[in-house]
Amino acid sequence: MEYKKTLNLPVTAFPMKANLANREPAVLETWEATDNYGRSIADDSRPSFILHDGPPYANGDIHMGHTLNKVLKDITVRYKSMRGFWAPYVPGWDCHGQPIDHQVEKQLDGKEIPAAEFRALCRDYALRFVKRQADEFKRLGIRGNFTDPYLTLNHEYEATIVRVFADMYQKGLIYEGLKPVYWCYHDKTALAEAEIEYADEPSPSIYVRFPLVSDFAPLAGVKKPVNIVIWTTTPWTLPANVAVAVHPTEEYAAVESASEILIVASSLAADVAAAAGLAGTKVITTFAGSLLAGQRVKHPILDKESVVVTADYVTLDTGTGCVHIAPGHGVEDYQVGQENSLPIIMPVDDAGVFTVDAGKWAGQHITKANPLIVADLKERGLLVASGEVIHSYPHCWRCKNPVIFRATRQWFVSMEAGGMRQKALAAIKTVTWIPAAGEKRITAMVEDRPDWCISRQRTWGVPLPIFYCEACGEPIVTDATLKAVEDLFRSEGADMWYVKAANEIAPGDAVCSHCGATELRKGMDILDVWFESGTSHEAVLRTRADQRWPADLYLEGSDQHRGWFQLSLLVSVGVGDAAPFKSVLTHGFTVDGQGRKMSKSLGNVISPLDLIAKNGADVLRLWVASGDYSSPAVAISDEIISQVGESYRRIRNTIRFLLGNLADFDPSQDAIPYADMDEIDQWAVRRTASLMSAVTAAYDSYQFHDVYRELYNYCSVDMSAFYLDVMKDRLYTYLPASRERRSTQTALREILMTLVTAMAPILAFTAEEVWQTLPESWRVVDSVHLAGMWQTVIEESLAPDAMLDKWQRLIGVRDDVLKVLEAARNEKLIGNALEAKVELYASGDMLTILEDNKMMLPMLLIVSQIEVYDTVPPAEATPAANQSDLSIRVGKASGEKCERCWNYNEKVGADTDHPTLCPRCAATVRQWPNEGSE
RNA sequence: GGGCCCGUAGCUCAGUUGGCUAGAGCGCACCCCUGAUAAGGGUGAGGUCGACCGUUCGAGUCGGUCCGGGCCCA
Repeated sequence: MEYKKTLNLPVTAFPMKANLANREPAVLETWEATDNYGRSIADDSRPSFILHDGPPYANGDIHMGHTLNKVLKDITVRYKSMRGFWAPYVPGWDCHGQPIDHQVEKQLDGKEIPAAEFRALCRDYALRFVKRQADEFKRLGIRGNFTDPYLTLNHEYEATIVRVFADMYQKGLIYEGLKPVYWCYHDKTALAEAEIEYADEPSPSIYVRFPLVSDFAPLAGVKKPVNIVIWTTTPWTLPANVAVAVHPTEEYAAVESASEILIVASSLAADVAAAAGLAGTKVITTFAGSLLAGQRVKHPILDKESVVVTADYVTLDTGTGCVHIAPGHGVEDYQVGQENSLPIIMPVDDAGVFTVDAGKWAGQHITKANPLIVADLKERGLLVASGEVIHSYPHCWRCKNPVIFRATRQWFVSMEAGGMRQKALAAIKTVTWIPAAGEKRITAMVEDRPDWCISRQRTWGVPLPIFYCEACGEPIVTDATLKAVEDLFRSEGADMWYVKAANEIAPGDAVCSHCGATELRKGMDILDVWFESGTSHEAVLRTRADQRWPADLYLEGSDQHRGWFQLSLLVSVGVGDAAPFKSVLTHGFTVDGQGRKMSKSLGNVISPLDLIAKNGADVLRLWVASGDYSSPAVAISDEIISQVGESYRRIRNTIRFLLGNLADFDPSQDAIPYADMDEIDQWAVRRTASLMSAVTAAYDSYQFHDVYRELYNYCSVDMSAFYLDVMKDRLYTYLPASRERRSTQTALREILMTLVTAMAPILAFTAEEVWQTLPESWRVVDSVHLAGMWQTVIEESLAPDAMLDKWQRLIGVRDDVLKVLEAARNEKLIGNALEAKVELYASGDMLTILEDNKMMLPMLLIVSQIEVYDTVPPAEATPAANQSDLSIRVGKASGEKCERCWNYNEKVGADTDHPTLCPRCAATVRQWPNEGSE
């Protein structure tokens, strides 16, 4: 027992149990106190790497999606910084918009207050959540400029939005037009998607004749009148009709009855005939819908004609396959209208009352008009059939009345003016999309997208900088008015729009170019929040001293192909013809263990805050790194987290072992030059260098799960199960300052320093904790997370490849010997491998390698004795499972067990001073620094 | 319903230009150790590569259809 004192057992203050939930906050405090972020970007002469943060919405606590996104960003930025880049990270928040507007409105519970006061409440709400989310992000280990993040409600930001609007307006990219929106005629307001509630509602269901007035070739010579039949549940939209749409490739039929020819989709002909109570009809001919395109039909209400067009969205599950198109009253109708250059007729006013454009129905409320229109159609012989259906219909969330689609004046960014679409498509090609499929996706979206509607009828946002003539209603937008608004936004913020009068804001000489009047009023629309965030490259990258334009990287969820990536691109192309990013990386969405999306109703929501409290942020960060974020669905579950927790512990314990065995090592005194190290230690260093190359390549290509796998397999397979296990005897039993032990310690230190750097971008907290545990003299600076900390070694400069090959074979032999040892263990021949003697029967190449490395073999196999024979193996020997020319036999080691090193040796007891020790240990003990003189 | 993408052992991932009995680690089972100890070591059992149909001498790897899932539209 006394001999235990003459061993170099591991000593370290680095605890095995991480207790991250408690330890991490302390690390955070240190970072704050020492301005870790500030120091990481102190040297801006370094080459820059700009990751531009996509602003999350300032609402609610952070969820798994934020976690995945922000940790990926943080890993990237930390790596780039260590690698030697000037890599600032300025987090941002999207502060305006409908969700906050909605929340505040709800809290007011119907109470009306002035807009300026309302906006103050929204502002407080947004800032409260910015603070909250910032704290949560910081707790995740996200490093960045949290003292001065970018907020879309900052005055400077708001001014930039106006500047960008002005620039695009002056280039003719922005125009005012009509577009259908949800409209509540009770509250006389436009509604957002989120303000709609669906409820069942009875509606009339009518089939209406549209008499064909042009010559239709397939029916040439037919004498009876020809009518295209449509089906609708909103008779009141008929006055706004401008067209009938059919599907281009589906088959349509001309159905003959006693008095007429009806045109409907073939597959629906029987249903229509049944609804109309027609018997004995017969199909005269059929044709593709596209043949009908361009035909003219008589308008059912007004004295004019409508045209037949084709549209892919037309379905044949209900109705007639012929759809009445009123671009002012439906989104699809609107799109069909755009595609076919149809006019937008809007004969309904704010209150839901028909205007003069509705002809004889003028002055009638649309709900009252419905039955009257049906009766009128019937009277004029245009009604084929009528009934009633009950279907899900949108209602106003506030007054619960049914809403309608109604075209209103809105502002748009044109996709065609200035070649916007083509420029955007060209810009897409200049960007590196990761994964590559992103390019295809965003390209398709930009090719298809309609003009961008940028106006919203809400209060919480940045107002469109537009005045209207009080006298004639004409919009007034000039260079001078735009500049005036921009300047005032910069000095006072957008709130001033709701406080000052129009003529106080606009320059004094502003006049209406249409009628010459000077009385102005302010437009009360605000900008789409996507216009705000899409402007961030101007408001942040070009404006701030700690940023550069363009960004090297945008990194967001794949939904942003339609959102932030695309709209940033449109703004950037509008303002300056180029993409604001050099590369764009997208990740998937977090889902549960079964691959389903997380939702409250499924009850499968996992909160990062809970996980941090339970496991610590580093385990979450390791989870982010361990998965393949490019998959459309990134899974998280208790099982996955517990697995990641296991790997975390493995890495942590490997480091702890390294630290423990380096306690008495002073590199300046004790390090051994590489060339003088023992071969196995050289191997370990070389293996470590190759780990670093692999890890570096993986970080460079954003393949963080490769980093994870490399790191983990290295710790587990190469270190824990092999090198460290094998070196224990040497580390523990050799004289502390022996050349052999110092050789190994030199390698261990190299391994430790490499590991802590390689893992730092991912395991930010733990790497720092390790760093703080290191002796002062080992580190140049007080934090591992500073610029330029990354080091790589040219592997080949260390040891030749031939050496690696040799070790590869020796490890192969080791694996096969272990199998045979295990068999011996199962037969109770041995317990601990040190009780074994291994006989190796080899020939050829194998024999040479074994003979050449004979002295290392006991250490390598962790057995007491090895014999190498060039003879024919005895029958009891087992052929090596994976090696040729090798058979293995395991027997009991000869001699006695040395009390100190536990190896079996025939000469135990030879030294009378130390009768229980082997000669090697006896000699060592004799020289032991403290005990030897005993 | 449309567009893009994903689907390899219980889990996380590898599988090069299609070519030997499909790999790793974890987990699991069993064993060893008790000088990394709420640690460490070893052995082993797990897969019809989502399904089906094709192309090919040969397909996890190419093509088609379907199923399941994610994102975006409708």
